[in-house]
Amino acid sequence: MKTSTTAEAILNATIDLFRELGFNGTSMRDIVKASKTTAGSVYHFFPSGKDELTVEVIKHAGPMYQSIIETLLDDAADLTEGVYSVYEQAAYTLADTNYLDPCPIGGIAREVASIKPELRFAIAVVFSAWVQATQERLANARIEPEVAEDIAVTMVASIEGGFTLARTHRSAEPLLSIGRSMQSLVGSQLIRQGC
Amino acid sequence: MKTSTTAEAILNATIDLFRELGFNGTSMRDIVKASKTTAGSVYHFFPSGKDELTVEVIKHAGPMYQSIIETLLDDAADLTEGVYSVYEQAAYTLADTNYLDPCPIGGIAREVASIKPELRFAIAVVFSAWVQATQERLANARIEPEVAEDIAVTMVASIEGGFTLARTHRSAEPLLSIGRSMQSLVGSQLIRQGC
DNA sequence: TCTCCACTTGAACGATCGTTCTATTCTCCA
DNA sequence: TGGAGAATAGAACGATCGTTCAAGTGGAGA
Repeated sequence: MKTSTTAEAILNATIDLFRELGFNGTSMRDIVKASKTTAGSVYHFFPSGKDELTVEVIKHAGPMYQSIIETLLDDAADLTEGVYSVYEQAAYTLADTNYLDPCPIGGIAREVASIKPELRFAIAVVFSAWVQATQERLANARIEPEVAEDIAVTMVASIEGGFTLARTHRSAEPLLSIGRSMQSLVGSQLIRQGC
Repeated sequence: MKTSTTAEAILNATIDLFRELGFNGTSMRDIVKASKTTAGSVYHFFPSGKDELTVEVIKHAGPMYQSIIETLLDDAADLTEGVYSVYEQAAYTLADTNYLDPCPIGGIAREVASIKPELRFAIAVVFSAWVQATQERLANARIEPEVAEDIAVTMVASIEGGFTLARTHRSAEPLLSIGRSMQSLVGSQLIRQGC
């Protein structure tokens, strides 16, 4: 499967713009300009227009962030350190990009959840996959499955909400605060299990 | 201080529309129509236009949600039940409104943080007040101040992120999951303090 | 060499955006 | 009762929105 360089440029430019300006705040002309293509090319590769392009953005960015989370959790010395490192990594990335949102998906979710079902469905798939990947790793560390799922949902939500706070304050501190809390929460469940 | 009924109608209509469609997804014509006024009246009460109106929305909605959180935390039998009740209340409100976002502020924050500093500042004030109100109540229950602040930040972030998940899945479950996790986290800190 | 089609180009379409404007009506105190 | 300012009304402005379209370009197979 050969993927066009032009289509990739459009996709990547759109991701960057959505992170900064959101779905409704990004125009097709912005995308054309940032990807250094033309309107015709964008509609050649994404014939149904902005919504189709956005679905592809979600399908492209979702697994990308998931693999980052998985790697951080799997490579850490222990699970609680892995949990903290997720927030730490998010905080560093945010600060490095002048508080550009590292993840465009949560923003799209809030903007279009009410009126664009096909985008909402695509995002639901991504969120579910993130939760499941996290839940599996918590359960593998012998946290009860139901508790692990609650914590996994809490992690995904607090990452998304943490971006909102960190961007608003232009500070990495909120994400690090959340990282400490979540590390403590996971730690307390591991101890409970150990008794 | 007498507040015009028209200005209040505009404000309330704008809050409702922002909750459903976000900042960029809501047009001034939508606001005119929903508030049953005219463009002239909107610009009479908010001469600087949409941005000024949005600042007033933030200043109006922020304390409203804060007082709900404060009441729920203060009226509960104990702190951990109060923490859970915050998420429970959010979940019920969300479900009752057909998964209309209970809070428009987080959405605005993500949409405009990069390009509208005065809106970002107004939201930062609101978020800080929420965190402080929550942190005080955790600290009053003898949780260490630094830990209390981490947890307070985590609560605000997970509420905002929880709305995103719940709206996307059209389900109250994510908020209840997060409520259980946060109740457990606060409980574990109270026990630690008790030893 | 010719043909064909994926791909590119950018002007143009109608709709809608935030905002402004002039005109009119209401309200309330001198 | 009359006058002034607050409030309402809605048409209109230029800009920009997502999208469409006709015209071209370029390279690979016959």
